[in-house]
Amino acid sequence: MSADTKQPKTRSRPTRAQTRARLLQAAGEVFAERGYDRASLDDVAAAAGLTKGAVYSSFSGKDELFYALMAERIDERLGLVAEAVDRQNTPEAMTSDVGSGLVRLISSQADWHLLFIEFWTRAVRDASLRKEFARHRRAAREVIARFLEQQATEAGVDLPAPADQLAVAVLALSNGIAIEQLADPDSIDPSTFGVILSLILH
Amino acid sequence: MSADTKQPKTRSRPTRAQTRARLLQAAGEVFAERGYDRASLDDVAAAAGLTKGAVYSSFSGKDELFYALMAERIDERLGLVAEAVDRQNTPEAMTSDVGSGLVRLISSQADWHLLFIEFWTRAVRDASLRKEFARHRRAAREVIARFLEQQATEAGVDLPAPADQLAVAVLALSNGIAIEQLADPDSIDPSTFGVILSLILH
DNA sequence: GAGAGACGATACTAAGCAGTATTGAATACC
DNA sequence: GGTATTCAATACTGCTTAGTATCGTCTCTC
Repeated sequence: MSADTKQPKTRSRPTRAQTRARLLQAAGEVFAERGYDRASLDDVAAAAGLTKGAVYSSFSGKDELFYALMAERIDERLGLVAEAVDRQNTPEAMTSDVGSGLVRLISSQADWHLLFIEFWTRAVRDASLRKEFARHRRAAREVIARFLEQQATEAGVDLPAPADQLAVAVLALSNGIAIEQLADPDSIDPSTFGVILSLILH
Repeated sequence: MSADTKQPKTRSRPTRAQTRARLLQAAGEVFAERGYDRASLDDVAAAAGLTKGAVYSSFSGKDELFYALMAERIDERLGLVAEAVDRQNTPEAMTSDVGSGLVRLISSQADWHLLFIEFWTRAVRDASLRKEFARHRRAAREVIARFLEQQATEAGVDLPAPADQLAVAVLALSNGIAIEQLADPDSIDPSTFGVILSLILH
């Protein structure tokens, strides 16, 4: 993946991958700001410093651009969670740390949640998209469920409910709190998520 | 409000209030099915058996129609919750009953959650709408928080966390579970909500 | 360095839709 | 009972925007 792509000394035109990446990033910003339906491809292209021609050269249309963006971001985030989980070895203090950490994550990544919810609304209304969405969700649940089981085993205690159910509750709480927080930042104390998590998990 | 509106023996035309109500109901269906941006006023009017002229005769435009719909539904729901809370006098079995009851409510009122989330996405992006939204949310939190406090006092126990925080968690969980459930019904066991609630509240 | 093909800019098309203007009919008022 | 007014249907306007067609230019291969 390194030596067989020849580089001319100086390129006056970006590579295909670069253009694609710029479009995806611009799409993330513009879709989050305006909402998918109200954002035009001209807007997205302009935000990337390009034109609609570039969009149709890299993607089959508006939908595919959005789906590609979401697929990328969802994978990224699942990776982040899996990583964080691997690193996490404090069995007790975990919950509140994770909780307040997530609260910070939520407010610093407001865009993500807007995009995610927008994607969800489309998935709910489109059977094949919903299937894809459910697949990702299942993967996320499993990462969390296994983590919980592992922590419980190490601590020598039983989980207060099936790991699956706890995992889905953690995900639900995360989205639910993001919703409240984005609507009214004052409604969520930074410790809330952690407090609730520790109630659920201990 | 009753005697001073004269009724002709037989009306060939519905009253203003009736057409308004039909439009609101149709808007609820069509917006939920297609999403706000993709639903046209012609669609809504047709679903009500009317035309766009009726819409503009009763509302100033598409936005006002949507906001009127949401204001109505939000009030309805707050009333329902307040009522349910007043009736509820079983201090222990409450949580699982309320939980599974809410799960049933969620799946039977999928439309409501789609509309609500759509309204939320608009509120997040519009300052004045967000303020309104936050006001409703605060009212809901207070109903729940007072209920929790009352239950705790009657049972002679302390709440495991400030009532405000517990209340916002209940709301968050409700939305979060609705999201998971609408995306993948299998992910949510009917008992999940109740189980988690009892973990949080005991 | 010449020909071929990839990329993306520009110009255009067609469709959808919010909102307006106008008209016809039902009801209220005198 | 006749006139004014309210209400909603119809017809129309203007604008936005996804998607397409075309054309110029950069880069890769030989």
